[in-house]
Amino acid sequence: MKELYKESVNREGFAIPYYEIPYEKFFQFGLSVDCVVFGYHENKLKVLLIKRGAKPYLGKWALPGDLVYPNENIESAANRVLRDLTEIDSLFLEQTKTYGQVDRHPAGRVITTGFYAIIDIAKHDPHAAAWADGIYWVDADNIPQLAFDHNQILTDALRILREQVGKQPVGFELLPSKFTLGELQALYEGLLGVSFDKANFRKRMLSMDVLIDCDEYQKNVPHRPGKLYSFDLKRYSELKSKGSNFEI
Amino acid sequence: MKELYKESVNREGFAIPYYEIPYEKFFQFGLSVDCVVFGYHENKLKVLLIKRGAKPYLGKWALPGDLVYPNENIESAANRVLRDLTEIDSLFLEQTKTYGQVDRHPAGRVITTGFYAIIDIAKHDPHAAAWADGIYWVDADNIPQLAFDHNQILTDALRILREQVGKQPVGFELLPSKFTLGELQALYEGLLGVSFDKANFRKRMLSMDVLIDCDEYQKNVPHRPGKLYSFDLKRYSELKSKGSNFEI
DNA sequence: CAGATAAAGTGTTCTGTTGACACTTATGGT
DNA sequence: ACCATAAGTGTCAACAGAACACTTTATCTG
Repeated sequence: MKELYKESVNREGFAIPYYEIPYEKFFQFGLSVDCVVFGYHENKLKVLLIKRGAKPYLGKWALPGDLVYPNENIESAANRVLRDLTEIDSLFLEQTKTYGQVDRHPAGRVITTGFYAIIDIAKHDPHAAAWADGIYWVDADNIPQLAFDHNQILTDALRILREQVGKQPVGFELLPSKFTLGELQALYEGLLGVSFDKANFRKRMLSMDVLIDCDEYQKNVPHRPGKLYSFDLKRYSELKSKGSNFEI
Repeated sequence: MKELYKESVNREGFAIPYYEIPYEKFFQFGLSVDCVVFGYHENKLKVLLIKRGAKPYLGKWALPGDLVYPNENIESAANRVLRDLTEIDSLFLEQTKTYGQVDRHPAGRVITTGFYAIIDIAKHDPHAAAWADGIYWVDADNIPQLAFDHNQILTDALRILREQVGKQPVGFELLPSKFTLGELQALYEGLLGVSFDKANFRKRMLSMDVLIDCDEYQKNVPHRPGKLYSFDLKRYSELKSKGSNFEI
């Protein structure tokens, strides 16, 4: 084996695989990114889907995604896809998993890296990018059949979102900068699909010491107005670096 | 943009990117896997490193890894690398992250997907595969400088291991099939770098109801022999599917 | 204006978990 | 016989979490 290996370097001395497959074949992979963009509206979690405008899976539902350019970093590509759709750079854009089944793409060997992002639906009106025929918000608990292995990618992203949402202040992205504790509670209930006791939820949130009391109240609501808070990112970072862990 | 796109399909009608870069350039990526293999010995967490036998980074420390074959799934490639080194199929081989900085490999655009595995050092004596000049167990808290971005990959894997170890019964892989609660505690302390109260640790472990009492005891130890337990994978799966969560 | 409605916001009790710690037990070594 | 070492147990106080009842403050409706 060792001997075999020593013959298996190319002319510049770089290691190449030692089976009888031409060197070039190892450099014919395509790489794409697929973004699972979560939004939140009326107590419901939504996902941004497109209608494909080209083969394969022409006209089918799919996650927004694109091939990575030869001189482009993966994260940059994911940001580009998101920016093409929403014209914003999301604060949360995290890698989920990478999918590379040999037969996942009919046009060749295409690896895809999944990302998930969270945006505030009210703030951004997404529009179809060049590579899509249409773009729609779809309920996260009612996803149609998607192209490629996108159902798997979406399912994984949803699981990862739910795992993270309790441990990182992910959710605050989905709220206006000033919000009531009731809105915050509804958000978490929507994301996690559970319900909390109001009194206990407030106590926990306020005791974590990452909310700034804005000393303002809601207006024009047909009930007692709630006090407005904002998220103290600086304080959160301080606590995080000191090792305290944020847990819902 | 839309118009531009509609011209941007190749002769079979597949979507191709719409910038002025030849189609072929999008399919010149290489894909590799890098495995962070954890082992545990004498209360210390170890990582399996190789000495590279070819350029680039000839003679430097690196993670074991290899290019993925054109007709090989990513997970299969990771399993192959591990099997080449240890002659076993690890029960735990999980994806961590994918790394694709444009300039991470001097020989071209190579994407790499990280994996982490856990094996029992006592059971498997690793040997250098064809693509390595040597293979060594190195203390996880004293890692030398590694080739490529392997230090980053290792750091991420270690963080992910520590996150998972409290939530999945990962650690049992590292112990003999029958073990004492003291050994289990030492393992978790080694992995997580903390120490637990003995009484409380036992209570928690036994209350989780995933340990089988073997009704046997240690032999030839210079102190009171501990009772032996084994991990009840079946019971664990049952509990998991019922939604109860295993937490250290 | 009176009452209904809706959600904000508070206080109290009960219970189970967690951490700290002291103690007893069993084995081999000297 | 005694020591060292680690196994294994019991208790108690403090805290965190769930459950629930209650008060407060706004708009809406007649």
